[in-house]
Amino acid sequence: MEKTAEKSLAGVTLFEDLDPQVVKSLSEACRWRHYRRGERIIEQGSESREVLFITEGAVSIMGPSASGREVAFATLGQGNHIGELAAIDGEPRSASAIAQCDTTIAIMPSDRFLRLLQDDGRITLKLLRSLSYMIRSGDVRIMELSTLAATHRVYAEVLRLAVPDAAVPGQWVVRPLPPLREIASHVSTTRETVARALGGLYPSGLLRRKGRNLYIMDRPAFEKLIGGRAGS
Amino acid sequence: MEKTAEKSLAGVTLFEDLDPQVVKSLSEACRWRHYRRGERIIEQGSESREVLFITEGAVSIMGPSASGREVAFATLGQGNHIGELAAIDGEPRSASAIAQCDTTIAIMPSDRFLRLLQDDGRITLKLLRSLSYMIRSGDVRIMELSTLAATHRVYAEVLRLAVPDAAVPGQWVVRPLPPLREIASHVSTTRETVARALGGLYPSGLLRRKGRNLYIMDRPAFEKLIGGRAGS
DNA sequence: ACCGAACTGTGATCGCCGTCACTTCTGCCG
DNA sequence: CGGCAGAAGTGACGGCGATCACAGTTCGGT
Repeated sequence: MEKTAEKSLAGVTLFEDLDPQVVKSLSEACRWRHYRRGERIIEQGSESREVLFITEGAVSIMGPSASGREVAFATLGQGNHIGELAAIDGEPRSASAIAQCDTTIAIMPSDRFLRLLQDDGRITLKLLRSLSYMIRSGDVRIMELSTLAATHRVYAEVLRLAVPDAAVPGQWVVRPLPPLREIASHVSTTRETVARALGGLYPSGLLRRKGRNLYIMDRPAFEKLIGGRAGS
Repeated sequence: MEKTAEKSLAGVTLFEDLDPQVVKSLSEACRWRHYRRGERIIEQGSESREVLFITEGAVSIMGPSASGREVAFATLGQGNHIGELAAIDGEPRSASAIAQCDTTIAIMPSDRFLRLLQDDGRITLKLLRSLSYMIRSGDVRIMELSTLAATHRVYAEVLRLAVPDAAVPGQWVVRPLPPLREIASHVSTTRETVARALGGLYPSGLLRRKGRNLYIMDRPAFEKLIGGRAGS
């Protein structure tokens, strides 16, 4: 009810090389909803089949949080889509989705989505690529869980979050560093272990913490810590 | 050189509702090869982009075995396809493939495969479903690695391998039980732990071993051991 | 029926890290 | 300014399971 403006799928990656007119009609075929931070968008196991598009905000994809331990599969931002799997194969939702901050979502009925796939091969190809990426990421994660110690998985995650520091070349930053419990849920360990893993590296000077920023002083040396893995 | 017969993609799931004539022409577009048990079919990281079809035998998909620990992602049998990811996204191969027994493979150039996707939406849909299944399986595995102890992961794997016993209703069998090292590589633990996990249940009578067969005497009770997970 | 190779069961050891329990610390809102 | 909630560091402890080592066993081949 607030702003009727900005109900557009223009920023969605899947649709980026579509005719603006078509995008507009797609936008109108969607139900639009706003979620507040922490709200549950999709419940694992539920029977809905819609495909969702994030036009603003961020969403965490979490495994069934039943019984304690939280497991995060991914964090998706603006332009991403959620819920393709259920639309494609008709199975219940494989995971839950939770708004990480205030978030605007477009909800498309699954039959509309499937028709779209039939009509436009470019979208289908993009979707195939997107699924491929998900599989590859999953495989990497399984490898890490199988072969890397918890501490090293934390290092790997930090490396993934880091971007080159604009100010000092050769230096990398994680800015802002997410809450440790969130990092923990991405590499399947505990908040305490993350704290100890990072804390253990401050003395050596490889890692430095300034407020909410984490600096990687020497990336190659840091990579070497993990254990041979180059950069797949 | 042995039998020129039987170079047909007829048994491949992806093509099952295609016109036999089309299947025949596809079969001829493939390079055919035979692999012996243990031979490496695809090397992780390599730059080939072909799509492979298993017409006979079985193949293990393994993570980069570098440095000791073997990680198995899946075991695929007759009618399955391998190598779609590289064909779709053009990235290097994400995993290695190893023949589990003597195996016949059809090798299709990636451009032929992609053309096929463009021309026939039914194949594309099947492929999408197949990728969905891979993602869901991967998610389950990540959940298990994150929340289940090694012993319980072994139980879960046994449950996955079991089929209802034709003779005794209510009883389930794993027949034949794969080598323990193979089970271990599917749930990311060691041969010894698998042996101890199973061995620990013989006294209780829940599990019984006869030669190469493993009997689950009481499935519901066995499921309860794992920890609440019903049957997703 | 043999022999070697691969597979299996078990014991002993030990380090990682999950769990519990506190103590700081950093905002944030009254 | 003061108190409260969520986040972050750290110590102590204990158990699971990886690792090493070896004995027993099954299987395939000739």
